[in-house]
Amino acid sequence: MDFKEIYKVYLFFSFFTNTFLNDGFLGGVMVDKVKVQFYPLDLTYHIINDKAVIYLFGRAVDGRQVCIVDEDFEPYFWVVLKNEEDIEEFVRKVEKVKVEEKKDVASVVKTVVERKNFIGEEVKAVKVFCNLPKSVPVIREAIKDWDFIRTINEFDIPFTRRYLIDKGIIPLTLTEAEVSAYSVKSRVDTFKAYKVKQASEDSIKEPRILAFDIETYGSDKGRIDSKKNPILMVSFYGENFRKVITWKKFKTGHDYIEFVEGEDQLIERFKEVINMQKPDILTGYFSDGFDLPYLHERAEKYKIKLDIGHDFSNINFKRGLSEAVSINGIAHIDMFKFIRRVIARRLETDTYSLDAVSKEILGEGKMKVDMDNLSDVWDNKPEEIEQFCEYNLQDSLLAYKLCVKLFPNLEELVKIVGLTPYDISRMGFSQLVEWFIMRQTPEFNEIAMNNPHHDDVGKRRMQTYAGAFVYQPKPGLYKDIAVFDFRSLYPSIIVSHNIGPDTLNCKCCKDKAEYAPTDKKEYYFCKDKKGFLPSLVKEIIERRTRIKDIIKKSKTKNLLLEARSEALKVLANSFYGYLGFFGARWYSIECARSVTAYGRYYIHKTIEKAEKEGFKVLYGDTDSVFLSLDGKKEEDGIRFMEEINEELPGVMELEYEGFYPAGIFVAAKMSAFGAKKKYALLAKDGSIKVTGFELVRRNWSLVAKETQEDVLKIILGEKDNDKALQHVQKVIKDLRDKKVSNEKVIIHTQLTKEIGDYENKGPHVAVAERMKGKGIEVGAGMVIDYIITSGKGIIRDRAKIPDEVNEGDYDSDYYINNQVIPAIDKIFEVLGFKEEDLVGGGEQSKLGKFFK
DNA sequence: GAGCATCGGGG
DNA sequence: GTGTACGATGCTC
Repeated sequence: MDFKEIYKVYLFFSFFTNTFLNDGFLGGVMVDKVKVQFYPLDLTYHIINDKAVIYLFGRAVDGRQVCIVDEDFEPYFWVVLKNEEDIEEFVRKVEKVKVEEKKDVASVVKTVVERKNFIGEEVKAVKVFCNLPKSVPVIREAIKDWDFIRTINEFDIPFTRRYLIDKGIIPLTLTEAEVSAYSVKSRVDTFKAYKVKQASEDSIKEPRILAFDIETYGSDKGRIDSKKNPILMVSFYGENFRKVITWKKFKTGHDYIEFVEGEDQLIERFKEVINMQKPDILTGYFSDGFDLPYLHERAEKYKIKLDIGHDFSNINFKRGLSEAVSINGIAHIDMFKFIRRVIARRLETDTYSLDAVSKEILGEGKMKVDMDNLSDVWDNKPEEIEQFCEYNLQDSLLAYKLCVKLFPNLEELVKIVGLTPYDISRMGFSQLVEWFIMRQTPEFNEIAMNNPHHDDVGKRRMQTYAGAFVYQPKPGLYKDIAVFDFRSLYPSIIVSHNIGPDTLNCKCCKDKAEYAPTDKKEYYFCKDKKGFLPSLVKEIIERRTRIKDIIKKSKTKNLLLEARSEALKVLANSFYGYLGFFGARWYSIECARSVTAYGRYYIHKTIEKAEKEGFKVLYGDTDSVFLSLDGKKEEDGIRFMEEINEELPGVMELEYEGFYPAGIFVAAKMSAFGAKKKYALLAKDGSIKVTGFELVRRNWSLVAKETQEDVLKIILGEKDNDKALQHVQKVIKDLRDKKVSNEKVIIHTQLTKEIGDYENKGPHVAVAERMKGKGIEVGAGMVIDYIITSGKGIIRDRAKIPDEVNEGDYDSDYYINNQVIPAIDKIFEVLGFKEEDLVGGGEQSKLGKFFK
């Protein structure tokens, strides 16, 4: 054991003197409870003396990192009985429940009876407290089949989240605790708390952000293997701090490069740097999925503990389809996850590589270095390593800048939803909505609804419903397009029509029911009592309106307010999808159906009116209408919009999105939730706005990818359809004539498991088998490159290793039909071109149908 | 057409 | 840890 274990006992007087609000002095006598104010960042709990104790970590107002230990919180769940007369008997019985498993005992500690709201009904509910958090599901399981129970709820709320909600503590927001001395093994100053509560709306000023990134050996082999390949360097970037640590020495003028003896020393230094820098936020790009798992694997090899938690705990791995890594006390934010889940909609880029994302958000990309050379340089040319250190540092710098720039957005979501930055940064919209609702349950005295059982999820998935209305555009190019949008269409419908599970088909309004315009007219919503969810949506909309007013009035740009407005908008817009999401607690397909029915109703009304007034309707989708001015002026369009708005109820509003001199519309594929948007517009400033074209994935060949890009550029930028057509014809002809180099027809596909484990063999598996036969080592994680060669038989038998394929010996038809044409067919379809036009007249053969 | 597999990000 | 992904698309059978 060569690391220092620090046991700290604090002397209060010295610590508090100039730090805290202090009402502890009474008549010159010091009482030993004092107040500490801090911004919570993260929390965990430990079992101490058979009791769950909360550890709340944060940055105190004086800049120190602190840990507040709160013993005053117990796990519980809710029970609602069929008959309220049975409560006494139930309470007597449940308080005796004990479940013994091995050494552990799960027991009921006490019960409390309270009046609560449950799906629009007032009920007497029993709050059942358990000895430990993990006892909650055990006790629930033991009693769930008891006869007098109608429902058991809130038995699966993680203990730390329950704590934040019930205590009304919002991370990153000024919190005050009454504390006294506490002695515990900790990296930060720790206190025992008596009272913990939110002190004000104040937010943490400037959290200490530290970004890191690693580079590993073996990047040229197309395989990431943390068991074999060492970490070569690790970089850090923070405010006034930059460092690259590596273990091969070379001459360098960079003072930020530090040399250590080997990979094990690198890992030790990694830990030391974090402990010394004391970040509030540790960030990386894909650090959940790459850097931290890789570090963990390498650390295990040397039996090094990655015990960087404030409580000396190891970093925690949540394994599963998506990995996540948490560090007790430090908010670990994987910028990739946050950007892809929350920011993505606002971005133009289709790929979320660090380079693409940074270029768009920061206007600065990665350093251009040929990473294929890293291993070779490392082994043979140490004098050239420096450039890779620069590259490594740049990656940390980008992650740092992304985190700083997007922190306001994360912070606002944290403050609205009320969970830790770690949790919030990993949530998708449905989760954000759900936990926002959960956070509001105490104020509305609501019992939360339950997550669906596995069987229910299956049933819910089967249920479909009519989606949005789509006015299908006629394929082609159009001039002078005015675009209108309903502002927050679905949220405004939910509020205006009081749509929620607890107002659905209520008994009180049966006689005066106003049915939602679904086909069967079977759903109506309460006219008298505001529903729980519509009340929440209304509050969100009103809050946002207030904030937008402030933004409009203020002359300076306020990033925080803009982020808050954006967060509220995103949240409101997600409620509808949440109601129809199979995994939702407050799932209600009836509500979701009603929302879309009203949506269709209003867009139909708008289209009818537009046509009546002589506009040509080009396209409409969900909440937007594209009109061709058809000789009319832009002002006429705006007047039309104002007329519509006079007729709309309540908060609903049609807005003017913009004017476009030209646009191309693409027939869209239908799905359960309506048609996908697919169009490209030319804006007044000459820029091209593309919506809905498929992502180019790595298992597309270069020839397909390049052709798609070129065609869009030519049609939209140069407005020369024939030139675009000629371009595709040339690519197809080149493929036929084998003039396209093999390099451009290579397809890359990753092996996700060992080749023996495949039941269905894709082409890459067949190739991998053949590689193995040749003595090349293959395994899970490796990316297989292959070319589909000409010949007969199924695709996988014709997939070959690129080295084995003679130049031009690829299957032209495959690349034309399965790669190039799918990449551009929809574009040409809307221009009215036919397959023959693309492939060249007369040469019809085995080509698949162009129009599908 | 059902069902299985893979994509993403990272080096 | 009182929990965990997701939505789209291509290939095989």
